[in-house]
Amino acid sequence: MNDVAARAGVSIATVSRVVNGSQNLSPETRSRVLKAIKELNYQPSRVAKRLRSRSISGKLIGILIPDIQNPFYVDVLRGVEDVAYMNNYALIMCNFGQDEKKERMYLDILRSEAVDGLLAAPAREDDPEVTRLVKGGLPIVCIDRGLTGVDVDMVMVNNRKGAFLAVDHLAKAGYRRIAYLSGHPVIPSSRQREQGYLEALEANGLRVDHDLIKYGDSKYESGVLLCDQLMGSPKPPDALFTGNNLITLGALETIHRRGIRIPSEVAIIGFDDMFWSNSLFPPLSAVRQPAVEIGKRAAELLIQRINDPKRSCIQMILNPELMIRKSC
Amino acid sequence: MNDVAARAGVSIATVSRVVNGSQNLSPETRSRVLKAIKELNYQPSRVAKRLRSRSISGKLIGILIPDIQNPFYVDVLRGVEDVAYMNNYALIMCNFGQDEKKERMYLDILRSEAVDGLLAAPAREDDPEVTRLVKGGLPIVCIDRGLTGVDVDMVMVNNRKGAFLAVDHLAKAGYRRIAYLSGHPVIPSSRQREQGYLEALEANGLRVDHDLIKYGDSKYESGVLLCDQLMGSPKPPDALFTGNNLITLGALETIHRRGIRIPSEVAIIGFDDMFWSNSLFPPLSAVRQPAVEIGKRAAELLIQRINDPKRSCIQMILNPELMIRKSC
DNA sequence: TTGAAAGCGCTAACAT
DNA sequence: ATGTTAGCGCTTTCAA
Repeated sequence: MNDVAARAGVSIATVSRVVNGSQNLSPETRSRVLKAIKELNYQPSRVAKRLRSRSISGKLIGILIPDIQNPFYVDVLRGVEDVAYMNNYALIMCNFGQDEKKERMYLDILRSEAVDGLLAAPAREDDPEVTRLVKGGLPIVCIDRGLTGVDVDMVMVNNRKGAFLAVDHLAKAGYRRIAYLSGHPVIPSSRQREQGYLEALEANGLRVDHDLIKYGDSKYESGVLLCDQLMGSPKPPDALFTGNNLITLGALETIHRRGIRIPSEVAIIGFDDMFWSNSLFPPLSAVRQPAVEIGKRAAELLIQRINDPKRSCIQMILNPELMIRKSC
Repeated sequence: MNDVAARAGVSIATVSRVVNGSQNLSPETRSRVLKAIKELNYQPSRVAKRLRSRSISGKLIGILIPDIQNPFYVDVLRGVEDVAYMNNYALIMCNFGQDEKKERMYLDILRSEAVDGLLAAPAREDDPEVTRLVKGGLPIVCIDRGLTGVDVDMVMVNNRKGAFLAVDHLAKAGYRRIAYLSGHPVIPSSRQREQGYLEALEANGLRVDHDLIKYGDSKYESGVLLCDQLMGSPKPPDALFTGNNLITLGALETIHRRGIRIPSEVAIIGFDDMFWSNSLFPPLSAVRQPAVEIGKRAAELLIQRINDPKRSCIQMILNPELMIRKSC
């Protein structure tokens, strides 16, 4: 910056003004500075900028992801990355794998890096760490899960409705013993999806069989295991509603290993679609969350909030969409 | 920091010493400072630290990824994230989607953020931007692809060998018309895999049929398309060797849509394994790259280099592994 | 319209 | 063993 100033024959303050597009500048000075910047290939330091003033945006945001292994979150990430990039924000990625200790460490790092804001899918709805940050005034928008007790921007899909749609479809198609392979029950969306499942059963006059509801930890292996228990039981289900991407995939492994036919022997519909659902056999029916859009919206909301911290909170509930293919 | 110093009745320099674990400190002072730190919930600013001295590590690295949509890279990312976290590094994620303009912008941002080092899978082997950074002394390790003309740390899999293994297996199993669905030919690994494919053909006395080699852009759609061309041709192949994850998935979509049976009507083996290969039907045979390990090794190498910039470069070639399941 | 100068939070000589 | 101080590269009053 000093070099640029020297070369253009101005002070560093003027260089700063040019870089930040201040109005009160003679066009002549501006172009001289611009020229010097080009010649010296000068690139302002975001670090110094960030240090200097918390008031102005340092163009850095963090994203706290529960499990990067889950294709849903990589889609969200794609959406976020897209608008972050469009707005010249850099992105610090924190994958905490449902580990609260790791989450806490990442939160410390983020604070220490003085991020302008944070996109988060908190471990639990009453997550004390994230809540504290919200209260502390850090711009945050929650993805896929809310936060009780504080007002916060939020974007998620209508989980209850999505589950209802799926299970209702199953019921209408004639399936009677519909199982729910749930993700970890502390995760709000797991419970909301169970809610929708129950409502759809009820709406179709189906009795709830608690042996058909299985709880896991939202991971691939739990899908493998839960499905195995279900299909190995004396009275196996005739249809499966799987609680997320990973569970679906795990269940599919078990189904193929056992040589069970889809949908004639067991139907399956998953929560979360994947761009390669057609590569599965048979092509998988699923409740599609607009994951990329969720990411984009969340990032937009966050950037808005960074620029206007006073704006009142908004909750964005996106609609899920039923993608019926061949598995049910 | 001032507050901590005041509370502990010492200077900020002493606080700094405590934080950074300097030796010359009376245990008593140290514990007093530690106490104050705890009480005030003080967290040092990485930003200030990074600004202050480029010499000491600011604990921040960047990763430049060609396509986060590709499961291979998310595995690499997992590996990287894992060791970054273990070493208390934050990670800036840059997904450039094979777009050189975007790559350049991200590189600028990374420079501007004063990252300590960079993990990169450059767009091309002769990538001028990355090359310039290497020459400029920024610690860099290349993933999955090298860089011509400069000495640089590198970790990748033996692509030629992996392809050879796969195609050799196909040939030995009796397949005669083996097609190669290539990724983008500017990507070095695409060419190396083609090399291995050709060698395996030759080793098994199979003639090369150039109609069986198709070039795409490494994306899902190209898999769909290329496979469609192949299977719709008058003399379709009896086996497919697909150049990456995404192409495999795309090809699978076409195969299922056309109602073609695997492996009786066409066999398929993919480059890149996925953790859910067993969820496909039939379970997919594949050349497994140890993607998570690639990420870990690369991150380790990078951190080493950050701590010792003089260390001579090392190229790490990991071995691929044939995972034979049911698709060939 | 421009410049001078005071920091942002930290580290690293250099003193003591 | 500890304190003082000069910056790192920038923004932002306050003056001119």
